[in-house]
Amino acid sequence: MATMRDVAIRAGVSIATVSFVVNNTKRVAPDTRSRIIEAMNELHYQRNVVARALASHRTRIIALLYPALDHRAGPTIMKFITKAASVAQERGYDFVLWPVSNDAKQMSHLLAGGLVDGVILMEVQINDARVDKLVESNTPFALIGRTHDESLPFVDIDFSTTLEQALDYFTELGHSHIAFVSERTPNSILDDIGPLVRTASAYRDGMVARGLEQVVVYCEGSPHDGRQAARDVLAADPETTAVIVMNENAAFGVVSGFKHAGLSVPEDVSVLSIATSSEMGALSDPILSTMNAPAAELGELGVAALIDLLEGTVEHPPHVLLACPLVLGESTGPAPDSAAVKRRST
Amino acid sequence: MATMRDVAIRAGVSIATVSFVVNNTKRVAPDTRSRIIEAMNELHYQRNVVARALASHRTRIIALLYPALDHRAGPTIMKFITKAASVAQERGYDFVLWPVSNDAKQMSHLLAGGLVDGVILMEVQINDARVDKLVESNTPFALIGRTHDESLPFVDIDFSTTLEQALDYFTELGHSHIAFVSERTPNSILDDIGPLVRTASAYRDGMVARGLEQVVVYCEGSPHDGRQAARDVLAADPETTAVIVMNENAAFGVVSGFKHAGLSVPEDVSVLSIATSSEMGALSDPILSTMNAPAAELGELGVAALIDLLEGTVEHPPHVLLACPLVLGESTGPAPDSAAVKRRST
DNA sequence: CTGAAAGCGCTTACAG
DNA sequence: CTGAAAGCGCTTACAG
Repeated sequence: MATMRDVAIRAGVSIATVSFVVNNTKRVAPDTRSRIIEAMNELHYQRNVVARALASHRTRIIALLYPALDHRAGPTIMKFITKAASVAQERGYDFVLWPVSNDAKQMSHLLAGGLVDGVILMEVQINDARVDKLVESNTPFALIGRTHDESLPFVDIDFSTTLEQALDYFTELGHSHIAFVSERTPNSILDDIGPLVRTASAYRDGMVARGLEQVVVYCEGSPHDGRQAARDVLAADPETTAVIVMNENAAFGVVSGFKHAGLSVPEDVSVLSIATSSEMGALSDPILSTMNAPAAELGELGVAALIDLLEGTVEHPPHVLLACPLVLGESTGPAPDSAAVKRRST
Repeated sequence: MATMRDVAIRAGVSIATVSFVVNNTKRVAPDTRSRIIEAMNELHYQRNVVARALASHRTRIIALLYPALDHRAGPTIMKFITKAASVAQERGYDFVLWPVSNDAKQMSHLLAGGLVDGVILMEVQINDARVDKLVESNTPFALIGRTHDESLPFVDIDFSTTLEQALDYFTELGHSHIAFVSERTPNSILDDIGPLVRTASAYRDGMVARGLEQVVVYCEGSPHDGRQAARDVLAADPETTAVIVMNENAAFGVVSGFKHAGLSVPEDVSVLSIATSSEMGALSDPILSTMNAPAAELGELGVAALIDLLEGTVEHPPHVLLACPLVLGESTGPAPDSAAVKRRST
């Protein structure tokens, strides 16, 4: 590997001057510059990013702390990553994913090394030890999601509005028995998963505001448990005609569960999966109507926020909320005739 | 941030000695060592990995070139990543994912910087420009998948055996009309996607060996196209009773397609999705029988191979093939009565 | 068992 | 517009 020194010698200049043209950081006489560029090409010079990082106190790498260990995956997160990576690249940063568990300790180890200039945190919890560590260690970061402290900069899904729009959609179609199926919060005392807490409370508020009766069923986030959830919904209210599901895996089971109970979707019951993607919805039969997480937008805004922070060009750290747009599939439709629904319960 | 120099001063030793205890790289007198450790704790010393990398010519980082830009995701790859990361950590390496397109040029840029000691490449194609670049640039690497040059070290799924076992499974259940649905190779001239090429040819060979008639249908890798594939299968052979699907997304559509054609799964037609995961299979109704990609094993072996290579402890670079174990779901069963099947075609 | 010193390949005031 | 030089925080022969 040729070094800057090799280039300097070949071009007959100092390494400082080479550095100036490599980084485009100072005015250099045109012919000097072209001699240097020629030398660089001849030697296939590539700057050593490690040395640059050490000298400049910046690595120009940002990391997404990637909770792969929780086995979250799917098209939604891929879109997020894709967009985040391309935005980072446009702004001159490398973007890496760091597969870590949601564990503050492991994270600290990684950050301490000075390998990255800043991090993007996702799956943020309402009380999140990682965020505390980040603040305390003075590491620049951007949050996809919010903690209880909403004064920190964040970019998040607007779960309240999303759920409100789901309710609007169903009530306008004539539904009045609308159930809510959500992934159970792992720790019922702490209620730490923001998206679950926020959607559930938006559902409750929205139903109260509409004078409708609430039916909330919690289940694990798997298709198998979704099937049980469908049975639970029918047990709680046999006249249910619409279900909002807050877990893309459970949604599949909810549809199956209704079918196995002898109901058809959407003729007897409509199912709407929220905070997911059309790609996931398409795996179901009937294809699910979905409210899609704005993954690309979150990726773009998150990376932009972090880089703004790093470069000190930020005026107001962002507090952005984006709702999930509704994309119709085959799993929702008008409320069935109420007499027929009543008959169901007998 | 405290540096090694700070620690050395506080402990009253040279920075060389501090380095020896930090890296456990040389014998140090017990009380000197404990003085140093105490100083490190008091100062919350964390080694600067960038400086270490520059001085030692090793970053102790390995990267997975992650084709996120192709929007591949899913539980399979998550398991791969999880296992790979933990194996790397056990052996003292950091493991990062580098979201890149399948593009040799972008890859070179990343490698040239000297940020990683070696890389793991996945979604390897039969003719893969990235592999050529890697060889040419002398970058240590491990392959998940194979190129045409099987003398390079690799870890891959044994597609031939997997398909052979799928055929065995079906013939033992009494099926004789077994179709194969595969994702189309994007470039039909080059036929560059190893898994698709290898499974297809194993299917052909296996059917010939059994004296059975081949039905091969290609489609895009989406549920929608899978539905069409089901129709195509029935058009090609109305007496089909079993289908092997080589694309986990299309498999959902194949099931739907049969159902929409008035056939039930598995009573009329069995569907087996290969090179996927049970988690994906569980999203379907009926739950798919699957042959599961050995993701964790691939992750473990791939990382181990790379680190062995980096540390020069390798005897024989690996050439490992692992078959996909069969996990029964609800979508396969014995061949239906042949008279009934015949009636179907009229 | 410990230390002085060179060196990794850059960046960046500073001087000219 | 260009260069000499210090410095980033480590590692690693080498000497003692």
